[in-house]
Amino acid sequence: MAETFRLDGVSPIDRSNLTLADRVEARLREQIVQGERPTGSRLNEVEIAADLGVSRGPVREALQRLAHAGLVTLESHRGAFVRRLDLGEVRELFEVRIALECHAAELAAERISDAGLEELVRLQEASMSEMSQGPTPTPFDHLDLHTLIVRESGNGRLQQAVAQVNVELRLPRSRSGATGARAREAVDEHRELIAHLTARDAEGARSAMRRHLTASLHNTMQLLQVAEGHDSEEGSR
Amino acid sequence: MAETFRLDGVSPIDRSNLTLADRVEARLREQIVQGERPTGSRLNEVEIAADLGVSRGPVREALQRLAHAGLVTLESHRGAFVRRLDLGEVRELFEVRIALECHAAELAAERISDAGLEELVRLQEASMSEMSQGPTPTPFDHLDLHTLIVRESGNGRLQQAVAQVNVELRLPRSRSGATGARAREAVDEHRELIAHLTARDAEGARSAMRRHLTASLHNTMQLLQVAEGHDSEEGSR
DNA sequence: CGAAAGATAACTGTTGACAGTCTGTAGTCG
DNA sequence: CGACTACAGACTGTCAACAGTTATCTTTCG
Repeated sequence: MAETFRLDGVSPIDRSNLTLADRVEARLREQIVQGERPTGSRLNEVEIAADLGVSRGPVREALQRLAHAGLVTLESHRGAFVRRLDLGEVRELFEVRIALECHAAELAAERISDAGLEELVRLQEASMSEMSQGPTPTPFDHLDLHTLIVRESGNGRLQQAVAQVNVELRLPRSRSGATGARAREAVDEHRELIAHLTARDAEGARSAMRRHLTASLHNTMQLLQVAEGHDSEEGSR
Repeated sequence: MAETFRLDGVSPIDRSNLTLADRVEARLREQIVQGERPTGSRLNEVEIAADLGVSRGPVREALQRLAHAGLVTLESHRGAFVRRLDLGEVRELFEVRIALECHAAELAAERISDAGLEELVRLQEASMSEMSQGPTPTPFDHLDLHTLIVRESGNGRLQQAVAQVNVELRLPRSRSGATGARAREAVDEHRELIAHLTARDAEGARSAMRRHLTASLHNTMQLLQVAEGHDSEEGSR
């Protein structure tokens, strides 16, 4: 996700080193996340190639990358499909997220900078004022706090792993309206988490994150269970 | 609901479904892990294609997959290279491994089957007898115990994530002779871990795994530090 | 003699065509 | 009338050639 930053003085600004495959990947990724390409739908290579005015080569490459990103499933000699996660897979993914973010919280408690702590508090206040004064259609702030904590773990690889898991989880979550009602509880849980981080209490931060994400998991599973019920009524397939 | 039942005796095991890209990937993966392809060396598409008697298409696909597996780095318009990990990256990867396996231990304590527990004990005894009676050139048993625990977490996705991290970590570890001296301590740590799992004590299993892997991390870092010293003497690149 | 500039070679990115596989449909036989 | 078979269409897997970029070597100038 994050572009590798090169400091070799060769190229001050990387020209459009973007390959065609890069652009096709970006476009498809956008279409999938936005819901433009429905879950489970087929991704026809020739159609996509014609659509974007390129040949099938770059399209195949893009599909391959999206498959590794977890947004697409590839079936040999059959084609590519927008990935559909069932409840069990969502749970498994969420548990991986818990594993990663709990450890990130632990590391962050030991390594977070003072600037990081300030930013954390600022985010907290922002979300609280938003909460009291109006509608909160922003699961983004929620994610940003988590993103910040993971970043302050000081482990780029961990950050990358979390990002990948979240890309996969974003898919079913965006379908089901996501949070909203739980936001109020989440703010409390965030407050506790921040307190432990400020105190640089690794074990406390871990368990706070654990409680927070476990609650979030249960909430998500409930929402999805309802959504899945609707799906089967509409009779997909 | 009334799906037509297909009994066409196609084939119980359709394994010629292997595409050329699959085979190229497997071959390259083997060469890289075995050290046949030195760390940092270039992977020339045309050379590989000619070598295996295929065209560049499947080779590109294989390289792409290996890049996502972390064994290869791709540089735009420059080529593919066998990945070289520095100490910092190894540490980061290992921390991810810790995050994943600690959570796996926690889950396994809650979910492990009786058969799993028996197998665990069997592994433990096997490694103890090996230890007392001769040389122990087998870090494989060591890994197998971890593999078993992760499997008993009941989370396929977690299992997959651990496997991927270990593929990446195997690379620098195989270079440095790996464990050996630490095997004795490891056995003790394993015993403690198994005790917690048997007692179905999730928190205990987690912290035991945490201690075990942290010790392993420090050991690995020390070994690599020595190995890296040798490398720079030989002056590669 | 060393360094910048230009030409040349090697390699990756991309393309369009060909071949093999799978899916769905029409036809045939019991 | 139902099930098996043969066929046709569509699509993916693979290939060989072309185009653009990067690296290397030679040449030339200070």
